Amino acid sequence: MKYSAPTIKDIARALNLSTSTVSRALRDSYEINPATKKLVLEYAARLNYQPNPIALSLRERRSLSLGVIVCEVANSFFSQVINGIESIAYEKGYQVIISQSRESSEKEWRALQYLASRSVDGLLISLSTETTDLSMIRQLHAQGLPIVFFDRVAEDIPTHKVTVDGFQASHKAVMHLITNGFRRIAILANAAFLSITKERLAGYEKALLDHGLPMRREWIRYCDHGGMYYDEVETAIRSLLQLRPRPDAIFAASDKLTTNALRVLRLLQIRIPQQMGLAGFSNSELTELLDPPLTVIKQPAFEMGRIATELLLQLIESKRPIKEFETRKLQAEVLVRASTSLLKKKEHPRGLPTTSQ
Amino acid sequence: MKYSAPTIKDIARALNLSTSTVSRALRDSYEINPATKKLVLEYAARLNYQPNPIALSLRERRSLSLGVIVCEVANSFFSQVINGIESIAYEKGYQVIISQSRESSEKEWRALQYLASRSVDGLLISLSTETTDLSMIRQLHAQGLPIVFFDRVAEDIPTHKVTVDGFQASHKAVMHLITNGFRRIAILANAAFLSITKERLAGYEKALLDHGLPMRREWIRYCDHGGMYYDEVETAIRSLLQLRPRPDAIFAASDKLTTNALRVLRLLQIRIPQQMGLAGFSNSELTELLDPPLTVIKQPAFEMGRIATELLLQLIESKRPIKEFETRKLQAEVLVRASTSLLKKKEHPRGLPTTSQ
DNA sequence: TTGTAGGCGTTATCAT
DNA sequence: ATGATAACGCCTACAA
Repeated sequence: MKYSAPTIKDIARALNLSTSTVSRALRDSYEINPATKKLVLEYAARLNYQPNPIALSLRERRSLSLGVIVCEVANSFFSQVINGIESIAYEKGYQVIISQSRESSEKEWRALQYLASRSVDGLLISLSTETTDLSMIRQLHAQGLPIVFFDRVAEDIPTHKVTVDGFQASHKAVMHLITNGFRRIAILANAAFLSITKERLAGYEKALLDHGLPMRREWIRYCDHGGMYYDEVETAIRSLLQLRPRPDAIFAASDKLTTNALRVLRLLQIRIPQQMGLAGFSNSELTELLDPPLTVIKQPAFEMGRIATELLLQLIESKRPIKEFETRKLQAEVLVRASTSLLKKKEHPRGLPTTSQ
Repeated sequence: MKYSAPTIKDIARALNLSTSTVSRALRDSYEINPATKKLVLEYAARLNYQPNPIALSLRERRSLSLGVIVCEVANSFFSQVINGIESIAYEKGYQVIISQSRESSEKEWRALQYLASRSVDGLLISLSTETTDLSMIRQLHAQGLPIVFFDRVAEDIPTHKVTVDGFQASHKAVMHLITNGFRRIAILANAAFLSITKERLAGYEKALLDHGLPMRREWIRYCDHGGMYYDEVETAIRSLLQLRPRPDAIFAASDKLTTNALRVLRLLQIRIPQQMGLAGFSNSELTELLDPPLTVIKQPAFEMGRIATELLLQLIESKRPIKEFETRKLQAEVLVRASTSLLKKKEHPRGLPTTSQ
């Protein structure tokens, strides 16, 4: 059955006024008779009248809402970014509309389709791993829809971008692995063409190079869904375990890869870190409570959301077209824990493991 | 700067046609000359014309979108529910708009405000712990906005509800604790007035009763934010530890309470399960990888999302007002792991712990 | 086969 | 101080 909220027209009819008078009264216009105003306001309150945001959007050509597209909200990194986004949006009176692509370019496409055409005033997006065809985004951007990329950016679309310095972060983490005695370090990477994959891979390679360690092609495994499916991680790790010499550590280059790598290693009863060191990107709150506590790269996700949103609002609210775009690179931190500590201890202590850095 | 998508008017002007002809051509009406139709379609394609969903909504008085309000997306239970919701919505061509209340009735209110007034066709909501004033929801419901409650329901609003049988689940979990040798079982509960809190508490009490165990008021601790803030959990647990006799197990009655309880116990260096057993609700994928692996009640979250959405669409698409409402109660499963096993073992095995039922 | 007009809810502009 | 009208983008009943 149809739901129908009260409108200005209803009020006007009931009070025997014109819609314009009602409208002005509701907006507290100075040119309305105080008595009329009072009448209207009271009646509106009784009806719990709310202006219809759809009609407003149609008229004002804006919706005071921002679209966000991420692959999954069930991912600590993204949910923290979203909290950052909402914190700014909330301050500025914008509603945030979240859509998931679930790493499918088809779903991403549908979400874009829906959010575009002015149903949102701007867009924050981290690309799905599957996305190779940027034509739709490119077109929306060309039509003037303000877009800010974060995390997984489209390098050649000229707009603001917010990323984490994946090169530095990976470099630091892999250096840590090496100085802790690991020598044959494999990397589990996201889809190959993603900007973040390239960066993180480069940081990994640089660290090996810095220490004069060999770099082997077969130590690099790509997971095209970024570890969203357990199976792709298991396959990758099983194949790494076949290698001779066998890698002695795994560096996982994104959130789900890291936790799923732990799951696989536990399932295969591989002792961490004795038989295999493990470190990787993760923003999960639980990594220090895992067995073993995981050495992770933690990205400033909340901050990233805030900055991206500030840049987006700047784009939206600017009077003139903006031609100069920034690419902000944030620094991640490495939290060192037991999963990369080769010191011989039968058991890691039962209390909360110290996290350095 | 302003973004402006092409409209029917643009096409009409360019092709020297009326807007109605263009409109009909686009909708492939039989009464349009094939030649004209072709012309219009081609031009529209070139412009990447998309009908303005706002204008459509205004006209059709529906938006093909569903609103979802949860306290937090960064909560495995809710993110799984959302995936269930989206799976159905996607099939039926509805967009899902997610908003977070972050356990604040003020934010919940704003989200409701925004989503209502016909910007969504229906609403799926799990109440924030803070919400005591239901007047706004009640009014929207009275005005005819289709609403389905899930998880945290408003008992006295007559509409469909989907919940988990918290009584059974708690009862089963606490029975498990008792048969495993725990005797002084404390409970960490969500805000006291929530329906789910009452149910879960009742299941806990029944289990104690069944075994003739004492039930003590001081073994019940409420956390008004459902464990969203670490501090409230720490305070609660510290106070439990003061008690004499001290509880020998903690049963945590919701997601964040469970993982934060683990965090607190680890910080305080309390050995689990030797010094304190721990079990609780959690839908996190990581609980079996924690140290120790956690005994949890896992709710059928995805299923819950699917069912709630089916019921909502039924409400939305029904021609006549619906007077009969269902309350679906789903069963949760208990996954038994090391955190409640008092068998003396120096160390739980390093492989993946077996999980039964 | 195509065009005109009216309406969805709102507000700005121009009367009165 | 209040009202009539037009416009935002779309669709459709009715007219031509």
